[in-house]
Amino acid sequence: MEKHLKTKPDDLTNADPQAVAFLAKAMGDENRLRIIMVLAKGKKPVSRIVEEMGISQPLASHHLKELKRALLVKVERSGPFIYYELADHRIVTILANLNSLAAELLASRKAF
Amino acid sequence: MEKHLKTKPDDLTNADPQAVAFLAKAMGDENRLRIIMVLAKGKKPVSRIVEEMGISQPLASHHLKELKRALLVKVERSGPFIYYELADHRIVTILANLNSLAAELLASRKAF
DNA sequence: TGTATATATAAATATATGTTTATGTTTTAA
DNA sequence: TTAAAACATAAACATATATTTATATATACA
Repeated sequence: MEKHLKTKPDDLTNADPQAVAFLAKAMGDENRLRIIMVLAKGKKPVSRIVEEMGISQPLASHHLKELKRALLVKVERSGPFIYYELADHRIVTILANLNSLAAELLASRKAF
Repeated sequence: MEKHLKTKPDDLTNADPQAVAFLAKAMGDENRLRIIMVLAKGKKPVSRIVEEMGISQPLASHHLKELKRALLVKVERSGPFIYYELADHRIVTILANLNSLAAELLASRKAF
């Protein structure tokens, strides 16, 4: 049987650092992360994201554009509203794991 | 029984966006990611990281400092060598998952 | 003690990124 | 067809970050 390139659950050997860095960078902003947290609860129009987060509408639009560029969200128009939703539920799983890790790393030391 | 704050494997509701963003940002650079990939294979001195990656020594030092600031690596001196190693193996697991996700997101579209 | 090796730090620079303010575009409905 | 609502875009600015080049520090060893 031929060797293939499927990466094992725990192996980084054949990872694509450029692709991973691109995704990580997109998640590496507090406002974008909060948008993801809001969208983790379901598809929403920009106005509701703005409302729930308490940021300006252009700032929300800017970060939504970044998230879209990173393929992390899907966009859909319905009348005057533009709905955003997470592109994949694994985004939530991965970030939940990252949150656990952060909590434990922080527990060891005092602060970042 | 009292409610506690332990976050479920898949829930982002009580995540700390600042902490998560801080970790994600630390992983959101291609060179730092490549350092992590190198360290995933074991503890190594700076000179070996430099050698395996083909980057300058000051650049490696700079990024190692960032990784240390993010608590992602542990540092240990032995003679003239300074060894770096990953602070937690879950870093590898999380990044492997992120890599799988990136691969699938990219498979759907053409490019980032 | 002096020299070479391993690594860190500093200075300088370029580029990228986040935020605000102002304005444009699309849709709906009167 | 005009006005209002929802959203995007652009301009301007400030700040952060990556990289290179030069230099400092620390350890080992002759």
